[in-house]
Amino acid sequence: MVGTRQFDETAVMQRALNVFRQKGLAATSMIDLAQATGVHRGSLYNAYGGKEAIFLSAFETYADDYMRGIRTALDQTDARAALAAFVETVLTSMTAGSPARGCLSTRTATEVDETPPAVQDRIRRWLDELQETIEIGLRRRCLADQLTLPPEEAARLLVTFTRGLAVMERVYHDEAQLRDISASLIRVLVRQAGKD
Amino acid sequence: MVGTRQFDETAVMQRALNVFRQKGLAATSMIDLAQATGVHRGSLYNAYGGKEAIFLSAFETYADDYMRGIRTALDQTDARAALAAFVETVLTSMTAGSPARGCLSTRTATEVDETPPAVQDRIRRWLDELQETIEIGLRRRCLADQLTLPPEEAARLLVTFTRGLAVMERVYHDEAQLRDISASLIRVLVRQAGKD
DNA sequence: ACCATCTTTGACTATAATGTCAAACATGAC
DNA sequence: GTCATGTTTGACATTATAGTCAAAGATGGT
Repeated sequence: MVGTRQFDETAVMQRALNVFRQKGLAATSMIDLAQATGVHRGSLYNAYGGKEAIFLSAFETYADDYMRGIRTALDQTDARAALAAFVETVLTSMTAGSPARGCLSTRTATEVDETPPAVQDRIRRWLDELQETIEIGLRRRCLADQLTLPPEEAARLLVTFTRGLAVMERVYHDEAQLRDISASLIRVLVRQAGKD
Repeated sequence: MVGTRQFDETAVMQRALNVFRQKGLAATSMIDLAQATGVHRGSLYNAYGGKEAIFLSAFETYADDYMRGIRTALDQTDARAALAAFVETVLTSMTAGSPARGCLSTRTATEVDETPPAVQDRIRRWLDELQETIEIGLRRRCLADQLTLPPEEAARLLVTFTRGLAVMERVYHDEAQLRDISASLIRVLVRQAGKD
């Protein structure tokens, strides 16, 4: 290459991701991104084309990290522990940073009307993948036997529930509360020892 | 009164509410509201002061209707039926209209960063009230005995879960799917006849 | 019929963001 | 060292929205 890009693309994506997490896709302007990354607006247009492309690119990083965390958390033989670790991963992801970053996918999902179709699709595929990942984790015999719902239903319920957690986080900013609510769900999802 | 307002305030609020439900608070401009209501932008500024005040005013209508629906739904003696009616009310509220209007409070909640403090407070109080309403409904002995969780925990879980439903609605626009997920939750929340 | 009072209207200023572009600038390949 | 190539930069035209205001318009009370 002769005309070489002057900035670190990975660092730019990381910073862009932070902006998107805090402000959401719709409320983020190219000016915001330029300020946060230190890269001139014109350069960002030149390199990526626009906000949507930057978002989609940054989202890949986010999605990969998230899914890896989920897989690791669920990789246990005790259902209660696996679900607790799962919830912990989700909570950590959304309460990290100050102010807390919130959940990017949930934030973007509710903005769906101002969101370009490509982004809508990406979010949908991400949620599909999340459910699939959870379902695979729960389907292992050692876990499935301990659950009060079939793995597929449990996975779908957990996806929906964690989206709700993300909303509650935005409103109350109370991590302990989120943990309590999650504990309630886990309680009814795991078969009581000594019962049944 | 001498200088009389020329427009029907109730109708204006209703239309404004529809706009807010479809676009969200942040993405709605005074121009949008003027177009939707047929009232000149200047008149809206004169009458209400601005977008925030219009939102808060319109939200009261929304909140009242919503809470009334919830109370009615929960007023039954069979837990499964009460929860099913509750979920049905929530789902109907968010899937009505075409395109589906979504859930105003959830939408607004996730926009929290661009939202003025007064609106944040209102949303928080609304969620508090929602939980309280559900809890009161569930605490009646005839229902509480059938539940696998104490009324308070069940109420909190239902609030969070229904926020999650609102997110899922935005992404998939699949009412049947939402019903299925809800059925799963209800199953684990209601004590099985013949068990325990 | 008149007037005081509030409302309506259209125009105006200011701000913010978009997307584009030509000129200046680096730099790896030769 | 030169140069072709892609990058950076600042400027530009455009569009959208906010918020204000003075003049014109209604209307109920007297």
